[in-house]
Amino acid sequence: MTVQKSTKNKIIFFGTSDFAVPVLKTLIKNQYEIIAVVTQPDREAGRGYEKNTSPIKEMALKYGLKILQPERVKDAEFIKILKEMSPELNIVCSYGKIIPEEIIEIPKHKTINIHPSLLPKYRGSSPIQTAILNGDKETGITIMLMDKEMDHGPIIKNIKLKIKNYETIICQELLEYLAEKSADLLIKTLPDWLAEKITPREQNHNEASFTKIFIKENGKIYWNKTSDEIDRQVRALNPWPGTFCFWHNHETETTTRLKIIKTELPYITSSDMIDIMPNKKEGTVFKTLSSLMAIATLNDHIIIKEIQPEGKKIMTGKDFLNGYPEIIGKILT
RNA sequence: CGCGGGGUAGAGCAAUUGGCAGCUCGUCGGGCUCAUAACCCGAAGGUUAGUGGUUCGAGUCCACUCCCCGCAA
Repeated sequence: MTVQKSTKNKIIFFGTSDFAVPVLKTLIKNQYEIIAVVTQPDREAGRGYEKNTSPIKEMALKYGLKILQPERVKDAEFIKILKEMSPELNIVCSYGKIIPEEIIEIPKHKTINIHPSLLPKYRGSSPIQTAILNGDKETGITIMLMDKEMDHGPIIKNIKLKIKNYETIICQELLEYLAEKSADLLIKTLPDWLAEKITPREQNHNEASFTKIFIKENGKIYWNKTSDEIDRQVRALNPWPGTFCFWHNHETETTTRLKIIKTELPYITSSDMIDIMPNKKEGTVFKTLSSLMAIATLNDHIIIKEIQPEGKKIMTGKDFLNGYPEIIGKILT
């Protein structure tokens, strides 16, 4: 076995989120020399405003890699540091910030980016969620040469992937799958790229589409949508930004926020035993014959597999109904 | 010191002014049934997160500690 380890492959890795972890890990295992890891600064976040470190930073710490956390990527001092390290290649993977052209051009082999979609489709920050939200049966991974526009550069290598179980897959599963495949594709592509055997080809910009940044409000469930739409919303938007609705209890005059963690379509659950009572108003909570929690939707109903009332832990819909039987027959908003 | 909810049987929840710790589900045993996630009968299962305090008496009131979670960011 010949191991390609040399100082010629000095790489700076830009990454922040979970998606980038398998990619960085594979680079390390394949003996690439990571001379620095650039990740977003620790943020005061969460309960009590404790400092949070990114998954990539944790990994860099574990492997003793040099860590850079610039507040501003365009900062002249930061760019100077990068130049002094004289990298041969920058790899960007869910870093979360726009990288200025000046940095892109530093390494001899430029800066490449891994994007979990078949570019030019689904440019932007949420290609994975969007694929699930749209019920796509296939997606892909693109490795591209970065330019100054978002996910716009020429394609180095891409791969089309079927989404198995596209009717039930959740965001986390698709993310993990694409992350593993991204790592594979990168490792296969990197030697050729570094040997300059690949000529990037321009994207067809006419076919470009863009994904939006999801905000909390996108997680609000409207029960006057179809079961299928709601199910896709729940599968796509958990854990972030999460999907939720409200239960207004008229007796106690309280409103409880309910996070809907996991749903299932009736036909998946094998609905022949299900209590199908027609004309239930959208949002009505009821119990199926097999004691599952269900909520009426525009066209039918949806099974609530997991739910989390505010201040409580995640529980099954069945447990929820055991503890809060008074909610049966009420309408959620 | 950002705001807030919570810890009671294996799970989810109750418990009035402090007064025998209950409900639904699950588990185990039995019955009914062609059959069942349905129904009937019965049983097991608790140091009420911990420490100290008030009291004739504390799940409940007071103080402190530990743990879990929602919002916001």
